[in-house]
Amino acid sequence: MKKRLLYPTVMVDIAIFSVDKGQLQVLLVHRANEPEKGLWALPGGFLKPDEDEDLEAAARRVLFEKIGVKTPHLEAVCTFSGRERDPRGWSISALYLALLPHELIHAVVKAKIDAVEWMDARGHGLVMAFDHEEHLRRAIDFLKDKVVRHALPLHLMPSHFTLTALQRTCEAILGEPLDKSVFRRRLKAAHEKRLAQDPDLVELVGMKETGHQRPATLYKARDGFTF
Amino acid sequence: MKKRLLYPTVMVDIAIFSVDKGQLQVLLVHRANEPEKGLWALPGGFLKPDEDEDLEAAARRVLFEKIGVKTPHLEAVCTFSGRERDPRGWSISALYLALLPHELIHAVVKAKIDAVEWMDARGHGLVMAFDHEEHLRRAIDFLKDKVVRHALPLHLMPSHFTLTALQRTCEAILGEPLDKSVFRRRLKAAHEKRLAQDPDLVELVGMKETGHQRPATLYKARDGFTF
DNA sequence: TCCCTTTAGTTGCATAATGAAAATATTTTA
DNA sequence: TAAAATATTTTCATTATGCAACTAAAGGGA
Repeated sequence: MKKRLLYPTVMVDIAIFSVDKGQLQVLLVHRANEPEKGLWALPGGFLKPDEDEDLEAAARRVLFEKIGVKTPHLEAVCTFSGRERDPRGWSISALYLALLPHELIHAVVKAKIDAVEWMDARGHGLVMAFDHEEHLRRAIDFLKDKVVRHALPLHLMPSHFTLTALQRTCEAILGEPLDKSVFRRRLKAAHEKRLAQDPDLVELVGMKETGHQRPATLYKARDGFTF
Repeated sequence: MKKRLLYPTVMVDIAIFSVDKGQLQVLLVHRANEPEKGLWALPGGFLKPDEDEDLEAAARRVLFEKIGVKTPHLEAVCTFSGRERDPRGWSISALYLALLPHELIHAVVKAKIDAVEWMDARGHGLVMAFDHEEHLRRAIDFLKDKVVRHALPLHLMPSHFTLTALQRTCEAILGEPLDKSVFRRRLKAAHEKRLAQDPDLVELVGMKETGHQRPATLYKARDGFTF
């Protein structure tokens, strides 16, 4: 007779992205233990109800334990569930999206047991553990969707950035080139709309870049300017 | 000393919508038992891992047990979690969106214990149990979002419907009037785009309505035409 | 110094989408 | 037969889009 299940296993998995050299990168963990030993997976861990206030807190804890990063930005994507998705039995996985600013790409701690590696978020061509290929696909879609809706991926940018750099980051996320003039027109329009509503909490024009050719204007996001 | 928690309680809650008399309606349950006795809540229930294949199956089961409806359309919205959201302790609630076609509005079974009622999804002015006010808000946003992205709420329509009726349903979801000509132009454009891709799986023009004034053309969704 | 190259940022223009209102079309009812 | 009601299309001024060309501001080499 089948064992009667009372509780599912609950875990969080995190798709943490960065953009480097015009490519969208995701951090993957090489699994050193069973199950799915030897495959690459999104960093994840089990919920600890006595430690974690909620699932987002669990994601934050796991991220810190695994790669030593206190993420500035974390967002729920969706959850996966079922009897078959993990060989250990009925489980729920809450998937979170994390964004790492460009400055911190090299700050991720190599875990003791598992190898951790930045990979091209699209064509890395790896077979992934569990249902993590679908996790990754959903996380990328989620991120693309935000950019399509004109949400700026500020959490991926350094604190001061040029409009061209911002455009390159959007392009890396969308996987396709954008038109310069359209990009800037839309930014200006959105900026003016915000200014009309709240004349304070908007991006701030900054100084000039020190550069090789014509220097670009540097921008920074105002405190409280959300993604 | 605090009891050490190993597992959270896992439940599903369902925001099931219909549109009647130009208003977006949601089905609420009047709680007859503690906790939150006497308050109105979204229909919900506990996950049964030995019965349910996954969370969506749990939602389907709960929906059938509580109101006797086998929903044609069910979709995950998001999940809520934490130590405090349910007075019984650490819990996870997976929120599902369900859509009931207009014909079945009156087919919902009145549960034995709990009173079940269609309420105006917006201004019903009720204090709801647990964090269900936020659940409802998120479910409405999710639904609005689909319509804004030009997904047709076909699952709320009867099998044959006029374009005006479809527009009224969209308006009920969005909570604002739409322009007649824009609505139809966009439908036509989307239809032609689909026709170009797959000349079969598209809506089908039907016969004429038998009506009071000028009869409107009746449309029906082709099999396999998804929301 | 004077071009040339490179990247930043703007402008012009043909085409398409939008929103509001007016014009037509097809019924039933008075 | 005219009026009322609803369906469906058209018109048109305004705005957004995509693309390409243009101007601007540096550095570097002759």
